[in-house]
Amino acid sequence: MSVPLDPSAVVSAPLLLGTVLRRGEVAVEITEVEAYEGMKDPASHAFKGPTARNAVMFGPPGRLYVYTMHGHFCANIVCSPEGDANAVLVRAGRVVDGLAYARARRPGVPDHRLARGPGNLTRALGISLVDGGTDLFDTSSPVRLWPREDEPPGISVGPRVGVSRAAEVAWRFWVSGDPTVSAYRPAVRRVRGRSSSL
DNA sequence: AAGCGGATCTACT
DNA sequence: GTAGATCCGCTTC
Repeated sequence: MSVPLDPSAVVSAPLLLGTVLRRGEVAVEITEVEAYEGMKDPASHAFKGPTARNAVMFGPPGRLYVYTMHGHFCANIVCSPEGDANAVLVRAGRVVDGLAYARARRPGVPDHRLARGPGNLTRALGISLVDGGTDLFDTSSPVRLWPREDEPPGISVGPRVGVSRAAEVAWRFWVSGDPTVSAYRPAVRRVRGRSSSL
């Protein structure tokens, strides 16, 4: 069974929940993701077309797009064919191997928070800019993606975190009730009255 | 050459 | 729940 990647990030995102991202000794089972739909998505880095930074997203699928933000690294899995730029942001995961290494990289942090949040996840895995462009399905790559072994998890859906544009679309997916999922925003936007603009 | 805003995180009230 | 630290890419002067 291989890892499913659809050209559409919105389709790929929920399929990636439960798959395992490994770099070296540390492996993380993905529990939270967000979809970014390339040039047609105002919240995507690719919205304004190719640049030096987002070049990997316009390349072939199955590669890792890494960028820096506020002094942290964020990891994305490119899912669209060359020329398009759909990608899935890996927001959180549960450490399933190399626990001692992950703990050493995040001193004093409880296990369920080791890879909670995109910046924390890359830190636990040791992913940085040099891993950008890595082919996740090449057997010789330092960073790899492995298929899910368990049954498909229960999935919840909600708005993306931290985006100011296209904030209305529910393109964030996470494993229902999982404690490793980031909690910076309420899971579901509660709408009381209709005039509570963003 | 400089300013702005962002796919964040931690600590503190 | 809120504020502030912190850094880089992109736009503009």
